[in-house]
Amino acid sequence: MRAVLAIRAQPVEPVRQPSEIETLLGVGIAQDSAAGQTIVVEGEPRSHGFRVLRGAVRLFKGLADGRRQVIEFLVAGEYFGLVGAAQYAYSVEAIVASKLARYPCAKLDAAARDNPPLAERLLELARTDLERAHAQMLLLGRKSAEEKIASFLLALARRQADGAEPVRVLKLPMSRQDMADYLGLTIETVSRTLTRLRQDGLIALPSPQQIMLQRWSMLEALAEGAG
Amino acid sequence: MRAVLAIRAQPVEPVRQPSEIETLLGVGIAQDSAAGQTIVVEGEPRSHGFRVLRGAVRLFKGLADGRRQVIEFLVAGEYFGLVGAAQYAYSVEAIVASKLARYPCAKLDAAARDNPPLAERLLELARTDLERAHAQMLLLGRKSAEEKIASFLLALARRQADGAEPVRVLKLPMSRQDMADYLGLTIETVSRTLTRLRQDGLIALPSPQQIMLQRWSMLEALAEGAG
DNA sequence: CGAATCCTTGACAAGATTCAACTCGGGTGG
DNA sequence: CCACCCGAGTTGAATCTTGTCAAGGATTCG
Repeated sequence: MRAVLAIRAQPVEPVRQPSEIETLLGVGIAQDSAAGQTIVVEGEPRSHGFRVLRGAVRLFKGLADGRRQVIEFLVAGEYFGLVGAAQYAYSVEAIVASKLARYPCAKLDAAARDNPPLAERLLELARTDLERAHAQMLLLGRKSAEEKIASFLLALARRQADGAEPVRVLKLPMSRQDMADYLGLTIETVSRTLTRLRQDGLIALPSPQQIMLQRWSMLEALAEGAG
Repeated sequence: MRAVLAIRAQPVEPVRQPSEIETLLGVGIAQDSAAGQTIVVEGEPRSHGFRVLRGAVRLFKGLADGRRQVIEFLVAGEYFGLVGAAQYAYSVEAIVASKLARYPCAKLDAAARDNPPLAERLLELARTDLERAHAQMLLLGRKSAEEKIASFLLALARRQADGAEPVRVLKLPMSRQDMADYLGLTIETVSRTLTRLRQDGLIALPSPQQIMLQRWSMLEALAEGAG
């Protein structure tokens, strides 16, 4: 099992509205990253926290021989590295051309100390990250390939919905390799499983980066292990 | 793959020294739990945060058909449920007879608001939980059975060391089933893998609940994927 | 003792990986 | 302009790790 770098040129998404944290932190330092570009490296001193303004990034951890586990995908409006140890616990790369805002740690730490609402908001962010991580642990440790893919597609749809009605047609910013590294599978298994789901009529694949969810409830049953 | 309940009677460990959080929170409400007893249930309203005073507990999430993923094992001195959503995101059971301290959520939330040092400490706890979860995601998604077991044993040894020299003889409070559910394996694979590591001289198994780590550096190499 | 539970071991099956070939689409350069 | 190339994705066949099913050994506890 070898994991490789994936680079992709893709249309970018609109910048989202400012969040509570952004108003608390200020705008930060803008930074543009090309597709595939490294933003932070696991193990290096943690100098900044980040917000994704446009595009998408992947957080991942690596093993000595190149295997990698994608920890999370982040899209416009989401944060990473705001809280953490002295070193980054994961690497971050842009999936597509992206725009980021950067906040120096010193400033962050000071702001969190002086500004209880910010500290509270940071704790809330950490909490949702933690809950996502726990759900992903269940996926990685106990779900079959089919269940993993179904769970992933539903989670993506719900997240893109962002409160509103979940979308039916997903746009995937990430490559098959990224998906595989996120789900603890190989690229071939991802591909085969998508094909099987298509044959069974649960999804349609207008193009490799587009997925239509056609049988929502069956996907849900699969994802929760009732398949 | 079916996961079952594991109950175990075992000697308990000494109560640890009070932590910073305990002084900030007060002593809480004491609660005793017998081995195997349920302490909180995934999905139920989150009424309390907890500290383990004595014994050991397992946090886990379940799938509809009974498969389970152990999220974390906690021993004396550690906390769970201090921060979280309105419902518990996981179930908690005592592994051995245990003593807990309980803090009502309302009290917790109020204290965190009024008491910045406590809020800071909670954030720090969430951060270490998050980093452990990320490391476990790498393990679950990308490591072989042998690598998983090696990683687990080393992590346990380092944690029991608690700053000091890592211990050479581990005492396992949890069953093989718990280990399997933590590592995303079956009980048979755990057993077989331990046997193989013993045959290779990396560990010794004086009894099923005791493991001697005999070749630390080889275990480390295995755990990091350089095997 | 005997029953129950946990752990270990064996034989076999299955799901996922590996290795390899092939398709598709986009970009490049002759 | 079009042939070519390259990377991403898909598909196939063989292999392998891990899971499943089954049986036997060990330990504990009544």
